Formats: sequence, C-alpha cells, structure tokens
Amino acid sequence: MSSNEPDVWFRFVRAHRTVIREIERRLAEAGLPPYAWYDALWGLESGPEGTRRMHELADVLAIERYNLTRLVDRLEKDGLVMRSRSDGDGRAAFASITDAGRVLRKKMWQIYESTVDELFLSHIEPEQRRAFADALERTAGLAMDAGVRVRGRRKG
Amino acid sequence: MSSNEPDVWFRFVRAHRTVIREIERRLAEAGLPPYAWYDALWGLESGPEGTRRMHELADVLAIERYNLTRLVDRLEKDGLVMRSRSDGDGRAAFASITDAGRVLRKKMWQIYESTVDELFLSHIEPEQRRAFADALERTAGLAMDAGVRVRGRRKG
DNA sequence: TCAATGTAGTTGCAATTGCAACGATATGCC
DNA sequence: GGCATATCGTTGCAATTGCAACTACATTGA
Repeated sequence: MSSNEPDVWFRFVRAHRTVIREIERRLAEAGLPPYAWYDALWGLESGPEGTRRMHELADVLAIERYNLTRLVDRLEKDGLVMRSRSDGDGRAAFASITDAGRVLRKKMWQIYESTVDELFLSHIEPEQRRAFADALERTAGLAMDAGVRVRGRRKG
Repeated sequence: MSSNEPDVWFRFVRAHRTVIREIERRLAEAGLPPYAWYDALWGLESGPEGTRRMHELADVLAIERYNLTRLVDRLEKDGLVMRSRSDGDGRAAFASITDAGRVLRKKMWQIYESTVDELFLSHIEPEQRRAFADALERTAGLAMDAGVRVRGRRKG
C-alpha cells in the first residue's frame, strides 16, 4: 500500500497529536486553560490594536466560525477578550484582547514555547526549518484554496 | 516574540487543520465515514491477522483509550470490526477488521490518498521527504517518552 | 496466601465540536 | 427602489471528546 509515501503524512498526524496532547497536559498541570485559548489570544494580540474581525480570526486559526463564536464566548466570560460591533458594516463583529488576556497569554507562552521547543523544534535540523516552514505554508495555503473557502464561493 | 522559530509550529498546526478539514469534507461529500474511521481500520489491517490489542491500537493511533473504546463501538455496530477476548490475559481485548471493514477502507483510501497527495505531499520536495519523515518520527517518539505514557508510570 | 499495587478496558457525565438552519445585514442586478 | 443572492455571526441539537471513576484481572512481595 504505497510503501513509504503516505508515511510522511501518518507521522505528521501522529506527531501533531502527541505534541498537542503533551502541551495540554502541561498546561492543565500548571492550572492553565487549554491550548485553544492560547492560539486565540495570540491571534488577537498579533492583530492591529489586539483586535480582529471574527471571521478573520477564524481564518487565521483555521477553525470553523461557529466554533470561534463559542470559544470567544468562553474567553469573554473570563474577561480575556471583549466584543464590539462595527459602525460601517452592520454584520461585522470584532474581538479584542484585554489586559488580562495579555497577561494570561504570556503566562501560557512559557509552557507552550518550552514544550514546542523540546518536543518539536529540537528535532528539526536548523538548516531544514526554512524548507519545512515553506512546505507547510504552501500546504495550508493551497488547502484553503482547494476547499476550505469554497463554501464562500471563491471559485468553482 | 521569537520572530520565526515557533512559526514552523504554527504553520504545522494550520497545515494539519486545513488538510484534515478538507479530507473530512471530501469523505462526507462521497457519503463515506469520517477520517478517524480510516485510521482505525488501517491500524487494524496493518496488524497481524488484521488484529490488535485495544491499548496497542490506541498507541499506534496516538489517541486516548477511552476514545478508542467508543470508536470501536461505532465500527463494530457497522460490522467493520469484531471484538474478541484473550484466553491468557483476562484483561486483554482485541479488535479485528472484518471483510466489510477491508472493503470500506479501500474505498476511503481512494479519497484519502488523493487528498493527501494533492494538498500535502506534493508540496514537499521529494529529496526532503526523508528528512521530514525522520524529524516527525523523532518528534512523535520523544513526545511519547516525555509524557504521554507517564500516566502508566514508565518513568519518574 | 493474600494484601497492595499496577494494568486494561469501559462507562457516566460534562465540555467541546460539527452540522444545519436562522436572523440580520450587504451587495448585485433589473 | 426592490427583489434575489451572499455574507456574517450566532444558535439548537446531535455527535464526539476529555476527565475521573469504576470493574476486572494480573503481578508483586511479605
């Protein structure tokens, strides 16, 4: 069954699961919120004024919008994020990271970064990181072209 | 914030999500079961006699045991898998793929393989696949050593 | 022998996710 | 303008997942 080709993919999936699982474990052990919160907070903090439109944040994180809605619900309930609405486009909704959100993100970052370094980055030869990163970017980008946004009739 | 180092990881996560999402989309479109079923069926079919112990299969797939229990429940209900028990160790339970399971796996494989090829493999230069695969294997392996199995008191 | 501890698999329940559909706007076209 | 169509964000409900506890069996060591 294609002796070694799809093996890269299988290993990819396994590596993803094991690293994520370990990050979750260490965060929980430290009494911190789950992995998904970090990504969302960073997605906002890296945006202009710590703010992004909902659908844009969903795209950045590559998660579904209805899931983002409820993730932001949880973050908002904990005071880590604030919602607001646009004057221009009546449909638009924004989420912004709060000061408390920034503090928490930094705290999570310590565990997050060290775990990724230890379990993931350290196994990739430095001179391969660029090639690796490029390939992954092409992958994600093309995957989105191929289907993820087709729902929105971007092509077809 | 570490300008480009963890970027590999972010891209890794995004690539994973987008490819998985697209696989799920195409499987559903073809009226086939979700991605997880494929992996489980292949995990069994690739084992001796198409059979594995439950906890072994969970390790191969890098998923939690309680999730495997219920995944196998679903597969069994559809006649794709059969459970059996060991004579020797009274705790042991096995799962085996059935003929129907093999047929379904092959059907899913067509969509699965072409999607992975198109969205993932084709973006990795052939001469980098080995390095890529090796790095991923180290990653997954070490992650397991580091924590995943610690629950079972393998060290510490 | 038998208590203490470890392992395998499962289950109840709560949290999260996926799907389909909705209400509210916005845009294109006549 | 006004209708058809598209987008945005959300919600109800069903399916899946995560956590903690439990049953059953195995192993260890006094």
